[in-house]
Amino acid sequence: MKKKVSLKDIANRVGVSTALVSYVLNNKKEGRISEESARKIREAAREMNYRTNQIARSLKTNKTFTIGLVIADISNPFFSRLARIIEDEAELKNYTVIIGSSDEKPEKFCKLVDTFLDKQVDGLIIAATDGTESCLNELIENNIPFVLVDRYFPAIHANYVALDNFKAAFTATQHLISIGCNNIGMVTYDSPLFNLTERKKGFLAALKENGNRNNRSRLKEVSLKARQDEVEKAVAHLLSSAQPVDGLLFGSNTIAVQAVKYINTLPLRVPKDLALICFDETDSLDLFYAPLTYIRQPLEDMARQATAILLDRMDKNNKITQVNIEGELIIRKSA
Amino acid sequence: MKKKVSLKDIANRVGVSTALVSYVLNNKKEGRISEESARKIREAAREMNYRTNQIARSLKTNKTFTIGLVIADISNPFFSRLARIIEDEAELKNYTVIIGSSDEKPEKFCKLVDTFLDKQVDGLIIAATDGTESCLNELIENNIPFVLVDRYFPAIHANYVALDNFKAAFTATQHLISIGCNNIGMVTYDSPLFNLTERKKGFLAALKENGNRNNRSRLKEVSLKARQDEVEKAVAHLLSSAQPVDGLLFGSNTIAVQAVKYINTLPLRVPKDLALICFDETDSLDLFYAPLTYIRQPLEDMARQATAILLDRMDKNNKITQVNIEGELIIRKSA
DNA sequence: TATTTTTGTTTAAACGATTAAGCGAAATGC
DNA sequence: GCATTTCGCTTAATCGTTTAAACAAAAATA
Repeated sequence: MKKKVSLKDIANRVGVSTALVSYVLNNKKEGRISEESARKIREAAREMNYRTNQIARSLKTNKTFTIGLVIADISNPFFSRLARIIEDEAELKNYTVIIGSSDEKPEKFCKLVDTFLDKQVDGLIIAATDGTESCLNELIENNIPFVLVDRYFPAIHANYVALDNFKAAFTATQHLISIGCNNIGMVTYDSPLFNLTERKKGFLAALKENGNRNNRSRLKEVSLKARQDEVEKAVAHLLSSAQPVDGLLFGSNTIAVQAVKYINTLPLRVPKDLALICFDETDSLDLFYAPLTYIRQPLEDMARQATAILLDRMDKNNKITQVNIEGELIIRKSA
Repeated sequence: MKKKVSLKDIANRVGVSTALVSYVLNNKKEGRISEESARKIREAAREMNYRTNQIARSLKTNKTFTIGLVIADISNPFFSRLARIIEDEAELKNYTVIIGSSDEKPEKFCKLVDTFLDKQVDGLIIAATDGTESCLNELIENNIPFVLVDRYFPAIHANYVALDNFKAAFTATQHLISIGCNNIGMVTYDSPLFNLTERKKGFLAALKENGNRNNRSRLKEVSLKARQDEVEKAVAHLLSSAQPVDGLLFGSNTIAVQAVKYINTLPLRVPKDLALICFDETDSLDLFYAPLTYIRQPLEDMARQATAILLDRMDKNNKITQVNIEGELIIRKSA
């Protein structure tokens, strides 16, 4: 490896101290440095192709200009889009993002957070996982700047930016009712994560408001890492009861894709026989003959706000900011 | 911020030198340290919740255990999957991945590479962009370890792992011919990127081998950042010529999704009237009534090999490894 | 002219780790 | 019993920056 050029090398070549070189290249002490020296130093730096060693700088300044982003899985389109926007947003402020996938496993989550902290990230943006409360509390205790996105815990007093999931599910369910569905079911995750329980609550509340009884039996839960067959079973069950469902709300786009794949094989027409709505946009459902009506999460907005809150928190502010964003029901052919 | 615990703090508390603390916590000088001291140091470290400052360590050891991954766009499923596998692979070896999206812009690409180098990454995994040859050559000149994935330049002598695009396109086209297509077209990117030109060449070669003339006019190119209308126009043109196409090969999954959305609105049946094949798997096409036949790129394999080659290169090896991976034609309903 | 101020620069101490070299004391060899 | 080896630990330099403080020389002021 061609040895890297350091401040010292420039200093030696020009015949000045490293301090002066540092001042010049960082534009400090403006006006107190002779044109002559400044010129010579800049010239040498360019010629020698000097690049500052951020590691050394970070050690001294205690600032890495790096943000850690912890999500469930970067290969999930929801998170990869979020990541992309955060990346762009951070770049505007000269920050780099390091990303880690927790796979919804609390141990992996904590390990990632630790790794990121060891690397001295300036702050964290976190899509939490069930069972990570203690880890988050530790962050708070150690006064480490972070913002939760998408998922948060009501018991943890921290910055967050998340969808108003209750309202979104409520609205979606009401829409199904309004278009004439009489037996509405929901397939969602079996998880105590607050954003997911809120979706269930919103669904049930909308049904209740419309005098619907016997709600529980129409709410089917699948595991967080549900594969195709588990979702199929859930849908099949809802369709084969005494009063088969004529409307379905899916708790995530992943579930929706799996469910629609299955429904597509059945002698059912959407939305005539079965109306469908899901959470999150995803163009994988655009090619279905009845593109799905969905609840759009304003990702740009969420990512932008999360980044802004984090940067704000990092450089001074100690107040907690909690943002609930409204989803938007995008009505298409399926409901 | 609760002040962080350093080696010095532990040393002071236990009453030994920082050197000894370092040796103990890193398990160096095994057997040459008294059980007594070791125990006390480890205990103190645990109690004080010590975490090593990787920045400081990196400065001294000249190793960051960080890999820079430069791709076109993390929100593109192809890359996010690749990223995920690389992340997992790297983690096994205790490396962290920092990711940047170049948006196919050479300036952004170079800026990312520079940022990563300033952060002293140990190596780079790169999906290159047209116009970045000089940047790559600089890396070579400076002897910086890197591996190209997916895209590479035949003129640049560097490690790479990529699909054999010629062969893949050739096979796909032959398949279209074998199922009876007589007028085969291709919609792909207008880009001099080697992997993309290879796809065109493979397509044309297969046609030629089967005595097909007038090939060029059936090859439509769209810009790298083509939006819906551009793809629609290309498809429309191919369908409206004197001899309309009855078979289509798409140069990427993105193009395929856009094209199929359009084709879905036409009074055409796939594959009866028009057979379709695309590059890259993508479950967004699973819900189309005729799930697309596609060329599967073995992402796991590619990511794994790229990571392995990079790590190997990083810790000693100077030989160049170039891997051409064979795609697999996954035949489904569309062709 | 003597004193103060300004200017341009250097000195040197950090940041938090790693690690070669050194150094007494205890153990061993002959 | 003296020389040597081993043991357990410390000293101190170093990585490449930043930055407060010091300091000559020049300029301004009195």
